Amino acid sequence: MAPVPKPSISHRLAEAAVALFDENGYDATTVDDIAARAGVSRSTFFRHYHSKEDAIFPDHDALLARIDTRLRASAADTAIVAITDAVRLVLAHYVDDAEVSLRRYRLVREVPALRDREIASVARYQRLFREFVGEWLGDSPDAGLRAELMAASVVAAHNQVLRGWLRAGGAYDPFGLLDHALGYVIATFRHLEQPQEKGEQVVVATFSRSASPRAVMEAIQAHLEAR
Amino acid sequence: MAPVPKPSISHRLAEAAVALFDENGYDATTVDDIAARAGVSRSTFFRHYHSKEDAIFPDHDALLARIDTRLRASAADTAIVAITDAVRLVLAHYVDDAEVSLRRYRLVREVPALRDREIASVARYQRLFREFVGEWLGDSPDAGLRAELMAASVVAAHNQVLRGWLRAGGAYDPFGLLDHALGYVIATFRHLEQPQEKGEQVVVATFSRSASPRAVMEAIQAHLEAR
DNA sequence: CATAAGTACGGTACTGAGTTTCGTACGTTT
DNA sequence: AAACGTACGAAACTCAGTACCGTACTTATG
Repeated sequence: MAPVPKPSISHRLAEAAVALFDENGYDATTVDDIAARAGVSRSTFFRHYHSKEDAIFPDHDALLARIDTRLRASAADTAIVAITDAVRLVLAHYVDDAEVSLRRYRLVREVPALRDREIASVARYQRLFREFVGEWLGDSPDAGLRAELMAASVVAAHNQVLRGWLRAGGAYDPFGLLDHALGYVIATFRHLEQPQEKGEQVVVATFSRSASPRAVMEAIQAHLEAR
Repeated sequence: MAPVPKPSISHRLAEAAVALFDENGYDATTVDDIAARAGVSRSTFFRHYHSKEDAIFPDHDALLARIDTRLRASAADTAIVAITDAVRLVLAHYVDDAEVSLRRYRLVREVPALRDREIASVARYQRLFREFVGEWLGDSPDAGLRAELMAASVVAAHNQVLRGWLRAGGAYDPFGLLDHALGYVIATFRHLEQPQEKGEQVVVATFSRSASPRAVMEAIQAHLEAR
């Protein structure tokens, strides 16, 4: 039988970093400590990670690339499906290795430098969504503003669901809540889409006494935007 | 007559920092350079600003405090007025000294470290709005999610207007655009407010043939949310 | 098989941000 | 006049991040 496949240096470094951050805290851990525990030199650390913070955010670039390709592959289906899929991809990335996500969450929550970095990387996701929505809306009036709003809302919805799941210790399946939250966003922005005139008609609407205003709104929206 | 009132050391440091950043770039400017131009020692720089980046973001804390007090002072008026006022406060803070804002914008745009810091501070504003909206919505269903979405949208609307104004070199008055953008946000979220049942009634709506779907929507919303 | 080329790592030295500590000058209080 | 607090300068230190060089180990190429 083959011996235990020796893990890559990157993995050893990441594990050493997380372990030391857990034991001694982020600030009290030097890059030398991480390299020493991983059994390599300080130079090697900086060849694999460009900064001390990078050791704990290893895969943001790869995820960004996956989001980008998913969004760009939205020729056939509708844009909303592409957005929903892309957001689900992000959440799945966290849920798939929950232990790592949870440990990182605890760390990020209490180290300001890591929190700021997390926020900055979230902004990069938001930028991807904004560009996609912007291209989708074309040059309709207020396209830039609407793209900005929609991207911010999509990302905020995802973060709300993710943070709740993290705070609960990853105890449940968050995809239902994500769909609910995204449904909120989509319903919110649906009536901002510029509907095209398609022959004029008189609309007369009647509703039962027990219909909630929100149900009324949704019914009306469905009618108004069915072309 | 009194001699020219000598500026405070903080001001001298900030001006020296901006000037040197403009001349030689951010990375090529050391804290020693800044302190030397301001005529003080390196120690004094770090007594006035906790980091090199701080020299260019001097007043975020003060503005945050003003936003907070404005939001908390919303007992009499409605929450939407408070939010609008608070956002206007932020925009005014940039517009009031346009030269500083423009110079900082050019710098922040091309220095990654500064961009990340800007994003992180924006997140602190968003947190204020989120907490306010959360308290406002109380424990209605999905209050947390709706607060997150609304705060993100409000901040995104402000940033969209501000960035457009900065890109244009501060050539116009952006408050009209801000009101328009905030109107978008408010209209977007109005039909998410949980309307309370106030006696049931039958609604019958008729509209002229020429009414645009959006006009129809707005009229319906006005009726649904008039209590 | 031998040599050249490419790659991955270790070691050293350096820059610069940020912290800590100590000394000192100046103004204020009692 | 003595005690005190405050603000600054100076120096030493830690550590992240970069640049450079030397060396082993592998892989193509003659």
